[in-house]
Amino acid sequence: MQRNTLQRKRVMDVLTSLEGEHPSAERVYERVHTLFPTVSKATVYRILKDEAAHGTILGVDLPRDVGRYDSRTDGHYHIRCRVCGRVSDIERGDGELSRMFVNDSGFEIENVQLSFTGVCAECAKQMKTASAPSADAKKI
Amino acid sequence: MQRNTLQRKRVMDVLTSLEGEHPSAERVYERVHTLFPTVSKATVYRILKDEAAHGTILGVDLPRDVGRYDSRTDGHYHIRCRVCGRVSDIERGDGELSRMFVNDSGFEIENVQLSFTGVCAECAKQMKTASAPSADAKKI
DNA sequence: TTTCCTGCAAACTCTTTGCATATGG
DNA sequence: CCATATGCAAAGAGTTTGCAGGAAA
Repeated sequence: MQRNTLQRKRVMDVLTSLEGEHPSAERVYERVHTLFPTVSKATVYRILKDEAAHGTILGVDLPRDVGRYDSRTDGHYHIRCRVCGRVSDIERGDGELSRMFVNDSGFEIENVQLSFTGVCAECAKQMKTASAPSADAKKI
Repeated sequence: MQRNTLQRKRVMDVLTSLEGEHPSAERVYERVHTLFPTVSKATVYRILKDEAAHGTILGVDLPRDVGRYDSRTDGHYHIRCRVCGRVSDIERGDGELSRMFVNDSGFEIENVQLSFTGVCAECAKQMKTASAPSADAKKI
């Protein structure tokens, strides 16, 4: 069983405080390290990976993007704006997709990742008014 | 306009010959390089990326996996076995998913990635008969 | 006490890039 | 010609790992 260390608590607390932001491990590390400078990057990576493996948090893997984590573990999907990089939630019932697609494939489904990429309403608007695109598609 | 080089033709030919395998850039490079040892890795990566950007081939991004490419460009999705690593096709009508999920999100959808991870029938069977799992989840 | 965790830095994987040279249109 | 593509090697991002010391149970 995993141990109840101070580092683990801090990482989990920061992840919870960032609910809805879908932070990368790097981003979680930044915040943890700002609050508690002794906590190392490797530890943050290890804890996040470990918790995701245990299902206590959700690992969010979007195409061509860094790994992200989400304190929400209920069934939902994600959408990312190519321009601003923000990741939003899409609500949907658990198991619905696997039932739709693969109920006769013989696979034992363990994980479903559905992600959309596009341009969000705000960025689309901004790209129309300003001539130059915001080009601010940073990893948050 | 992109130039009609020998390297480009070779890379595209190899990708076509590997249809259904969903090879990584590395895998394509291996084959190209075996057939034509002068072709460099950077060129293979560049050509594949370029063709995918032009939509002439499909870039396949599965969670926590290397980038893959597919000579099929019609609407379909993918499923990967966690054990053997093989990627299979799932057929589905174009645009169906975006219509289902995000028709009121305000997003302009540019890309949909849906992927399932699990254990394929063969591997599940093998894991039941043999006591030790095959542990052969190599990148093909 | 003993097993697991942490910090550090180095290693690793996959992919991209800078630059000099070569080549297609 | 000359803009674009190539080969090479080196850099880069993101993540993982080996190891020695430290802390939970």
